[in-house]
Amino acid sequence: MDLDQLHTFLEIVRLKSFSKAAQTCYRTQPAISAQVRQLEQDVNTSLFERLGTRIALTPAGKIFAEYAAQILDLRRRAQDAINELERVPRGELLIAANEATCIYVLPGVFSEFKKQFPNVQILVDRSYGARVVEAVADNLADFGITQLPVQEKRLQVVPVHSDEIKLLVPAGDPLASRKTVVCADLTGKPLLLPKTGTTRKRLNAWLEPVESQLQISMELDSTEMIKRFVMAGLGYSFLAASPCQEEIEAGKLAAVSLAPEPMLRRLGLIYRKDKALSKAALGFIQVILDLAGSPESGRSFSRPPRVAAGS
Amino acid sequence: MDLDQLHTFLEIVRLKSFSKAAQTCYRTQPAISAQVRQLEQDVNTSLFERLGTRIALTPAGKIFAEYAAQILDLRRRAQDAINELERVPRGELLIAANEATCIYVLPGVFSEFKKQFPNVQILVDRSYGARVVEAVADNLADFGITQLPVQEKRLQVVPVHSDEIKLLVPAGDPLASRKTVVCADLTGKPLLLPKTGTTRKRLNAWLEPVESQLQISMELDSTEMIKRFVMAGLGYSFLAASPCQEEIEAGKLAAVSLAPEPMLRRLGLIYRKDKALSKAALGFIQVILDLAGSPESGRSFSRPPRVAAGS
DNA sequence: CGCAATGCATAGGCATATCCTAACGCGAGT
DNA sequence: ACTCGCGTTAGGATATGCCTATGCATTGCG
Repeated sequence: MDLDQLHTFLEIVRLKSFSKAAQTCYRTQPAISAQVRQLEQDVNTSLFERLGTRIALTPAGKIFAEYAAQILDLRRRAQDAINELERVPRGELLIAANEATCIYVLPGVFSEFKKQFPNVQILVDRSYGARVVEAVADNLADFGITQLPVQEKRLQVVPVHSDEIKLLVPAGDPLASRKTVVCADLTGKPLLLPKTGTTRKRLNAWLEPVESQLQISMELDSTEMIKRFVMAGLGYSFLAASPCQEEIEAGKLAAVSLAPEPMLRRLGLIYRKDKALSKAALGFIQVILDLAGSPESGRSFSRPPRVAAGS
Repeated sequence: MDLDQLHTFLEIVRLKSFSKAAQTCYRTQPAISAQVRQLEQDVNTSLFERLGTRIALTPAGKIFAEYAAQILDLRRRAQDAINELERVPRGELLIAANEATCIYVLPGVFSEFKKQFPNVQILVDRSYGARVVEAVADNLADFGITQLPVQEKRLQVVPVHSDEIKLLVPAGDPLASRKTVVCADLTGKPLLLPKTGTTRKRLNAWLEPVESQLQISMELDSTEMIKRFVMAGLGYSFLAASPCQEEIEAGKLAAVSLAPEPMLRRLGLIYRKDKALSKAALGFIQVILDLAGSPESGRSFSRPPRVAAGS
């Protein structure tokens, strides 16, 4: 059964004539007859009474006309809803991100995004770096925000944020006044290191020269815990600068750049190259890029996202 | 847009796979791809994201799936309603009939019919003999009940009722005791005749031999008025016997057969030969035939109605 | 009362659509 | 790296749908 047949049927009902309906349907009259015949076969009932020159609806035809009108109305509303989706995005956007991003990056992004797209619901999948990439690659999440580099070739990567991982020392510590520290400065000192993840690997590499002389007193998972432990004087740690901005300005913590090379931490927005980006998705990318340039967030990248072309 | 495409679409959504849907839709998998492509063209939006081996609904696809399900549901319910129409008739039946039939025949028929078909609404078009035939011929009414004979060749005629037109005289009148009367008996007597109609024509023919000596004191339209006028002693009239049964038995009126031939009045149910008879319509015919055989209604015809074959 | 006009049905021819088989490309699992 | 699963593309056979022309019945008018 074709919706076109239903439209023809209703035109016949409206105009009470096959041949008049033929005109409004831009068909010839035999075509209309054929459509009706087909429709009557589909419902296995005659819908019209052919009374010589005149026609009239059968009881079944009357009933069917009501349903046909409803069906066509639904189809119109479906199209309207889809068109509206282009104009005023709606639906959900599932973002996968690690904890630090969730706490220090996403809130600002979300509040701005909600202003522009009040009808789009944002869902956050808070997990760890590796799982973020996996979730996006498996299309379990629409976007991910994770530490670069990401080597998945199916994923589009948009750098959005960059800050520096520094040594975190309690306020008033001797190291607090230093411009930079090298790994040798930390031998024998109690260290609080993240348990896993990219940052831990990079720290391991940086500390490698003095590895045997290190005193790793704790391995922690939570950014927030690390900050508090350092403030409590339990040891030294390493963290991205921006999440600690507040405490540093308040004089509770100090952050010292690592030497010989500052250890930069680059965050990227990732999504599948083959994903069709909705208006809402494009808006999300834009909002992230705009906010990545805000002063508190360190250096930002302004390269615009490239919507992936086919294949 | 074809409903089959919608069904395919929903099967894909349900099974999350083109090839699995191909099996449940009894098609090959390329055919499914083609249907989806067509559907996507129709709504001018991609409905699925093709992610290598996996597929997922786009936001537009999610929305469209809801509408598609509703549309298919409506189509199912439309079919159910039509099927139900066969089992439990519903709708309207428009009956055209003259006044006498309306008052003395239809009430009994309707009450019986309503018992069998409570969901069928009966509408009555009360008019005159000629207009009854016309209304049925023009399909303005589904059925007509009128005096036979009817000469319209497009109409199917089913005799349902027969009674005798008799002379109506006040109770106590000298003529009341007669077995029969001839036209000569009425010369000079005040007559109340129906204004128009078949009966009037037949009476004119019967009275023709003594036409010049007649005293037609009134011409009336209403059966009920005629009865009351005769009871009031205003004159003589002629009426079918059955509507007066009550008054005759109560001794308020007397009815005398006409001579030399009793004047029979045959009522028939008429309907267009090319009309498709619904279950309700067939039921109506049956009820009329059954009740026509009831004792109060005089002789009945038991010939079953023949559903007209095509042309 | 007959003749032209109207309106739906039917038949034949043609264009387009739809489906199937076969082969390709891509990602995933081993 | 190789193979399997899955959706896509390509090409040919079949169906479906539309149009022109014609037929048949009813209607309206002269």
